[in-house]
Amino acid sequence: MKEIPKAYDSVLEKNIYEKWEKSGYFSPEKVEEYLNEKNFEIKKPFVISLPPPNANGVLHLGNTCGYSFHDLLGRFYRMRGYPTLLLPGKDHAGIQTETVFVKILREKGNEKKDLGREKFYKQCYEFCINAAENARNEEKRTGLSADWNREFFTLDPKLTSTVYSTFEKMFKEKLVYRGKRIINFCTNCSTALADIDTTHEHRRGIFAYIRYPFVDKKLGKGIVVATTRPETMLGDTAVAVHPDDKRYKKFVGEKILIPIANREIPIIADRSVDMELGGGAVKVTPAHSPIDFEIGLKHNLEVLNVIDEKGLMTGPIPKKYVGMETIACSKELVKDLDEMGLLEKIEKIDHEVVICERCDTAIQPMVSYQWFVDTKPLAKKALSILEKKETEVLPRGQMKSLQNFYEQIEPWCISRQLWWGHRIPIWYKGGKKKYDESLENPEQKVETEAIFSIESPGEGYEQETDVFDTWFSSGQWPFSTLQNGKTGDFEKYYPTDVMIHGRDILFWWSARMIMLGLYRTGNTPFSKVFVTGMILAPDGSKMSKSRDNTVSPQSIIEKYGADALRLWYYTDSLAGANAPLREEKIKGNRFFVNKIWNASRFVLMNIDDKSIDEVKKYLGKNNFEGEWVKHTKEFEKEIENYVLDYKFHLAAERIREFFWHIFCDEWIEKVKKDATSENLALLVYILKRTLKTMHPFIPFITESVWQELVKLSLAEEMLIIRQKEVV
RNA sequence: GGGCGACUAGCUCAGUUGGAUAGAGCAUCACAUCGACACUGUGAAGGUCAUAGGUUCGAAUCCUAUGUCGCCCACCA
Repeated sequence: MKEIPKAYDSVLEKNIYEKWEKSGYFSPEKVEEYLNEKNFEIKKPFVISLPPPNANGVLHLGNTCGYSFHDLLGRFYRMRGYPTLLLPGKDHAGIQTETVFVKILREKGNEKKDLGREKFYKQCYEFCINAAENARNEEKRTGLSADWNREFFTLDPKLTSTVYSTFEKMFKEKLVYRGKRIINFCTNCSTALADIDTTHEHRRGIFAYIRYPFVDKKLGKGIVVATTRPETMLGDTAVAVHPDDKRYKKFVGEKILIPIANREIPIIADRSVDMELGGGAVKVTPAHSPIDFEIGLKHNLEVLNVIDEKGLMTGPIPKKYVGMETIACSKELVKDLDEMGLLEKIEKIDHEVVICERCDTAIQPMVSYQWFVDTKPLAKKALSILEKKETEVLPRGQMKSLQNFYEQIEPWCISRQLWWGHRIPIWYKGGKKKYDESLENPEQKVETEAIFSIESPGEGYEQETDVFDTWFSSGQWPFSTLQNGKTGDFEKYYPTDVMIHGRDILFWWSARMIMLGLYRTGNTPFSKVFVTGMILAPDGSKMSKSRDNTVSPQSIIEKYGADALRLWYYTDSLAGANAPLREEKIKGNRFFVNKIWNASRFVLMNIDDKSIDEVKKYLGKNNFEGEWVKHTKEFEKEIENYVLDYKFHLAAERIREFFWHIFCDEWIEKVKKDATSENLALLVYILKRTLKTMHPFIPFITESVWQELVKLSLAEEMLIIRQKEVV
């Protein structure tokens, strides 16, 4: 057996993967066929919809972390007689991909708008399909035993038809509507964003105290309002004070003048005003502040848009300021006010700013017409599913977070002003503008309507230009893929068993999948959500391109092998805890993988040409017993229970302990002193059982060793399909 | 402001329903030196389980406060 190399080389992993792929066992039908042939019981299918990574680039450590768990479960069930389907895909990732692709175009000297919508879409589609190839290879490199014949791209026309029919149903049932609300607008990405697509950040800012004079000079010098965004004063339509505020009570109902803009606005009373803050009076700009928008609704205030979608000043304001950027305008106003003696003071403050999730640009709150999903009734049903435990979230703390999210859910803005995505299938009679105007003035009878249609409904209709929020389509992933795949897939494989992803997308994704899954199929899309921890940079900070601290899964796999990386995930990536990358640990895991290789090598090297027949004879009898066998079977049971309990970290720890410190350090050492054919056969027997137990966790090394056994006719088939019942 | 979670060895974390001397990996130290594996073996050191109370025969584990640190949600002008 001298030809067995001394160290396990993880480069071999590629060959092993090819072997699996060729076998066809990634397909549940093929597994069924096998079970049939061998007369094994065929259990109910085990199914996971794999989270589709962005098609536009490379995988990150978070993607491969999830796959390690998906694949572990998939292999575990496949080896136990469950036809197993891990359904892969790629996500079009709306804003992100559009941004990436626009940049690529620009590098080639092309502009998005010059290409035009259709060409842009087509080229971006091609770009994604090509990039997906890359991502797919990386997925394979982690050992993911997915059924590649069923892979879907989220913009595949088949999936689009499902997304459209969901929208149609919602449209008919009035669960989606076109509404005028204050939304988050990212001036850099040029699109509206849902609340959840934004994040908060501490930034330095100013707090300016500005005096608004009374219209009736007899009342006094006026009221001082404080603001972090002076430029919005041009869009003020009221000044609000607290109704119990003794200082201002008497002015409620009076008129006040916005300086510079020279507009008269009312003084109103509202309980939401904080008497302590900034002098107790607040300027109200319904068009550009969410809280002011609410106040505006309550008091029936006018909404005056003074900032446009590029972040420039606009509207009925003094000409001087039109077209200025907001910050420049703010500075100019402050200067002008100071000259007029109306600027009381400016404080420098540190405050929370809402920024775009994707590009960190400060969000411009804006009032505009968008498409919204009325999420409340959907969330209510989702909540009851959680209460009935039809879907369980692990760990429990995440379950509470999800409940909390559903309880406080707000309407979901699903329209995005992009080209890359599913174009919203709505046509406006007489044009979009006319339709929105009709919403503005419902009392006026105007000949217009918005109708659902995929194709043009005829003359005089204008097509909606917006696309859906990416999550509106990925929220339908578990059923859209199964409804549009092979005939019968949906009936056979839906609902799926478990959803596994990182903590960061629980609300974006699982929350939406549960709501939309229930809405379209009546069933929760999965009975369990397993939330993994977040992979962080070694120093505990987030990995991000801007910080230049990203580590690619590929670089880790090249260095240590996929098995070593997987083992690390099982122990360190537990939800609740973050997982700063620890290369030393992954390295330690590689040592373990090598240990398995060498232990096996030792056993095989001791079986020479003379003894091999005897060993086979003992194996054939298959009547091993004693302490070691008993212990091995207990170990198998333990691992099985840990997996069923989702205690992967305990399983991984136990595997190492058993194989290294019991099998190697004790048992092999003993056999060394008494290497009879019978004892060697016993070791082979235990090794085979143990390889099977370990396979779902570390598929490559275990299959590699198994194939060495096959070469000597000490084992058969492939470990990937080898059933639990047979050794 | 609301929610969730964490605090255990130098570091990253385990520790199931409360039960004997609190564990692992990595790092450290000593010894062994190529005989499956130096990607090794044997052994050692290392902890008032954040703090203070309480429940209990018994608490890292349950309860109550306190502190520190994360994360998420939220309209503080």
